[in-house]
Amino acid sequence: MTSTDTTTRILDAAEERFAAKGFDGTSIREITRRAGVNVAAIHYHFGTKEEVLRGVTDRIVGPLNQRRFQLLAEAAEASAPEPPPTHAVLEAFIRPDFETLVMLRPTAARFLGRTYSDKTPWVQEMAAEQFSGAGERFLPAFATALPHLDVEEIVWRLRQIVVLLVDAFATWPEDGMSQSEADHRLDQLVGFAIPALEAPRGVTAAT
Amino acid sequence: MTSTDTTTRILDAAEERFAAKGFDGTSIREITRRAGVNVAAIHYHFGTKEEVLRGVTDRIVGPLNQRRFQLLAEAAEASAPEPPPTHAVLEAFIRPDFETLVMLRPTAARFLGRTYSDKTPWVQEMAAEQFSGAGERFLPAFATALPHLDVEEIVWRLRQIVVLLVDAFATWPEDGMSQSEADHRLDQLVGFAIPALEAPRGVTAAT
DNA sequence: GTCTATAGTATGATAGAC
DNA sequence: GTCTATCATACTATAGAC
Repeated sequence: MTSTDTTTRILDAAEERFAAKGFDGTSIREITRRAGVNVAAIHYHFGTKEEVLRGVTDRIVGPLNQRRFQLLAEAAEASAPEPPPTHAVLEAFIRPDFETLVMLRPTAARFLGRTYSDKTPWVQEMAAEQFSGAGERFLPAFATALPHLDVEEIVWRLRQIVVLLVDAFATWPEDGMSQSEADHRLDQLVGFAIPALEAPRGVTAAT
Repeated sequence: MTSTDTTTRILDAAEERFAAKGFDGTSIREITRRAGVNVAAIHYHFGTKEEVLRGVTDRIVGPLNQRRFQLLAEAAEASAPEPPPTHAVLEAFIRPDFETLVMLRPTAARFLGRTYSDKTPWVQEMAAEQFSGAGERFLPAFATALPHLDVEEIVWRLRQIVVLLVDAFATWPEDGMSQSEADHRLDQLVGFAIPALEAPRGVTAAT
């Protein structure tokens, strides 16, 4: 159990430091200092600084995506035999972040926001890998709800929404938010995103 | 003229490095190496690495905002005596980035995207300062075009659009884009943003 | 204005005792 | 599994000759 505790303490400290100063802005020594462990411990348990980032991310994203799939299934059930409408699919996609991260673990939200908006190629690839699972399950649902758009356009529009979601988390207040404030933010985001998602195809033909 | 050339070479090199690897990811020596100048030169001309970032940013943003104001005035003239509609105001805001940066200087676009999406507090403050001038001029125009929304909501929605604009630049292809591709992207963004901007006020009351 | 040289410090990573 | 000690390297910044 001692080893597991050290791993967890490193992950907790890294999550907080990466959330506050980003990957490049955080040194391994800052993490070990905060975790109360030795510099060598982090290399023993993770090998490199990059693996620490992966560790923190995996710990957060796994449960999140599971919850997304659950809500999507519930939405499909609720609207059966009709397919779920856009707003139901979008809420299934977005809500887990708000309920899981924002209410319970604002630091995890800030970490995700900062990490997913990191422009370093290997970080973006990691983020893309983790989103791809959710994307593959949600894309057909959106395609059904938005029959006037081709897949390429839907993918682009969903990406815009993910960008906004990520930005919201990256700028989330350090000390979290009240339930009513968070609800307002979710409504505000959904209210903004739905008409944008459902907008008719633009004038320009695809290239 | 020699001194000015050095300054310009430093700014050019810094713009490219910051665009490619961000502020934290770029070292002063990388910049000087690329500029073909000495390490000490950068301190002589700028003092600190932060001042170099400010220098690069100022050089880009100043002309951009001027062009924005010009287009806003033209839009007001074109629709007189009616105030300009949402899409005209939005285009005046967004178009300068596309025509000036994206077509002529893709590196500057990537730099702006990466810098404005940087989460370091003093960088965000710098970006906010530079946007505030444009914000103050455009906000009344948007408020007139969107009478069903209060100012707080308009500010929030405009911020979302800026976030998308910044992301588009941060992920802009290194070697630029053809005119028709860029036009498509602009139309796509405007087509997405207009219905989102014009959407009715959400259900939740403001907190 | 531009250079060399270097101060002073921090970094990621590892070797080896316990 | 955890420690100390340290390697090898990078960094920002400055002092001082030219």
